[in-house]
Amino acid sequence: MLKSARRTKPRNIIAVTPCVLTCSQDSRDAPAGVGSRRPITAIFHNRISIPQGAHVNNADVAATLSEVAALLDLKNESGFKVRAYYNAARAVDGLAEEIRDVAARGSLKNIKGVGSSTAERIDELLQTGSMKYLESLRSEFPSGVRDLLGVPGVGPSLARRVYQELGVESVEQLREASEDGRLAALSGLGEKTAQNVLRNLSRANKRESRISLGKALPVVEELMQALENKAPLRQLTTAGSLRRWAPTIGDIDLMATSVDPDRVMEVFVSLPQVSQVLAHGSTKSAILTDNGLQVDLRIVPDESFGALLQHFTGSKDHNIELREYSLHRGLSLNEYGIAEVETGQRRTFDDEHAFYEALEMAYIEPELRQGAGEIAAARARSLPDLVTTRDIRGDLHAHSEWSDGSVPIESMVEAARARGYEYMAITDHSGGIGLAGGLNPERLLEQIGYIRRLDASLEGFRLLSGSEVDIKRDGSLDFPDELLAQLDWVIASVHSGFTQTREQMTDRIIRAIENPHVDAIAHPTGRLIGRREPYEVDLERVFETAARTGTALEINSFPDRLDLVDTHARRARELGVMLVVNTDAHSPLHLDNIIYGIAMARRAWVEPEGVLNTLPFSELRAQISCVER
DNA sequence: GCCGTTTTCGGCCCGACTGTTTTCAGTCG
Ligand SMILES: Nc1nc2c(ncn2[C@H]2C[C@H](O)[C@@H](COP(=O)(O)OP(=O)(O)OP(=O)(O)O)O2)c(=O)[nH]1
Ligand SMILES: [Mg+2]
Ligand SMILES: [Mg+2]
Ligand SMILES: [Zn+2]
Repeated sequence: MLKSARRTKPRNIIAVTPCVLTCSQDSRDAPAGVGSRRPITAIFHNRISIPQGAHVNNADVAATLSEVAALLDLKNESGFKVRAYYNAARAVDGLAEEIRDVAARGSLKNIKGVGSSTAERIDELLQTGSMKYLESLRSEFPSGVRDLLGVPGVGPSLARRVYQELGVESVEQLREASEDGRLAALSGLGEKTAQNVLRNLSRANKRESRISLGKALPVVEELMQALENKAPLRQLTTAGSLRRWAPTIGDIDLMATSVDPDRVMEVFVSLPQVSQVLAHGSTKSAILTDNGLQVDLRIVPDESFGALLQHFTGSKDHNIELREYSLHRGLSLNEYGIAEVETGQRRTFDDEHAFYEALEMAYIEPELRQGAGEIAAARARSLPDLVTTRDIRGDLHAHSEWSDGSVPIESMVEAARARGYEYMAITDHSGGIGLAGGLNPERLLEQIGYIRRLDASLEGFRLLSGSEVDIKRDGSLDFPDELLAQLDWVIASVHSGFTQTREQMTDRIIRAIENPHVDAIAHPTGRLIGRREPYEVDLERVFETAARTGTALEINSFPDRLDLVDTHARRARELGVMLVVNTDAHSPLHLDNIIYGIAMARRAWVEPEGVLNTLPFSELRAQISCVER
């Protein structure tokens, strides 16, 4: 019998629930989050230059297109053309496949947002390592001028004017011009604009201003609680990337209804954690917290709550696609409701489901709203039946104090049972990598015996003896096959040598996958959000091998891993790979992180059938050949 | 520059807030 440990979700969100994210969840119980990819904006500030003969990856191409867009914008080119380049950049950035593989097939134009012109330029970039069009645009502006766009509040118009009229060629010179009054003296500008620029300089060109969902949540919770205590709210909930369960979020988006919106806004901008008020209106305000996070708050009348939920949850791509589609059918959408263009007749929506229904499509879960085919699927009523945390029957990646976990195996078992799981695998580290407390073969044998005895004593729960065995640089494993053969469950993962070449790393992981004792690969790309880029690896080959050998690939639920990320997990499923959603728990509390892993799976369109640990134990056993008891 | 369940040309989401504006442009979400 299976019972989820998740809290039920509140219907009308009057009080802030203990788990902020339950608020952001819809009828389904599960949550979800934007790809492992580096945010484009963070990249293009660093003038990218690709070394001769180096591998041009998707992020490089996206950054190049994004820089082209920025320079066209500076040049005052058509906004539509600018948007087209930004769109192409985002499309490439969100691609699950390697762009060079796509190019090799001649399929660049099949990418939505990439046409023949951009396709040619991408081809050129891939083949020569540079793009003449970009080079020529660059030659029109000193490189520092583009950096001006990275100052909040400075757009293409202001950047162009200070460059052309004041000769400002860098952020530093912009500061000087703002301080000495030259900027304020420009026609149509004034002292307030100069002061605003000066205030915003410290936030200019932040390398990595996005934070992981896990880091944001405590702040969100605190803010919602504070608002809830002090302001006359009727409804309060999260929106934006938070509600879509994006792996990283750029800001905190909150929305509310109230009998007294002005009062709520007053309270909001006066909260003790506010370090700067960015905007203060009656339906929309924005602040900066003392730890540098931006928080947006929107308020609409109750009757428009559903429409605002739709609008403010985004994503931007999803909204634009939905609005363009609707417009073709004579309907204009905004955050208050739906209007018939012909008659001007408006209809408000207090319910988000009704909003999508009015557009004659199925309700789209927030995790799917990425502009990645969900609208077409909703129209065709063919959206996936997404996996939820309720479907998860066990955790197959967990540590104990035998290696670097913090508690005895028994405590992990207790926590897993408390969640309603019917099985768990203890997968302590192998010892060869000098990891704190990694097990040597003798210790592992000892642990296997210990786990067998413990397992035999458990009613209605199966404890599997496993290992997280290190994949060495040559692709061999840290334990001999005879030892691995005694385990119920083996996951293999990379913990060192991250800088190997792409070919080496790919061969290394593929060799591990082909070992018949290996059941799954943990955190397959090794990225740590905000700290370490994924290692170079040909995932397409990894996926093909995993599918062929029946080896599962993990979605690791740790908030700073989330690896595989959504786009990759989706691609893996397309190629027939079985996924396993694990927490990699090092303590009982970590088991709760499953919500993040499930979120990633949902963002990847994954159904329960695609996740190994949704299987009841009887079926799981058949797949992984573990011992009878 | 991209794109096509009435289109291969003529459209391209829509609104809030700010500042300096006498009627709106710029920036952002
Ligand atoms: N229709 C429309 N909606 C937008 C636009 N920009 C933003 N939105 C909506 C959808 C977004 O999810 C929501 C919040 O905006 P944000 O800039 O905070 O984006 P989001 O939260 O999705 O990502 P983030 O993690 O904050 O970068 O507002 C836009 O240009 N058009
Ligand atoms: Mg946001
Ligand atoms: Mg926002
Ligand atoms: Zn682990």
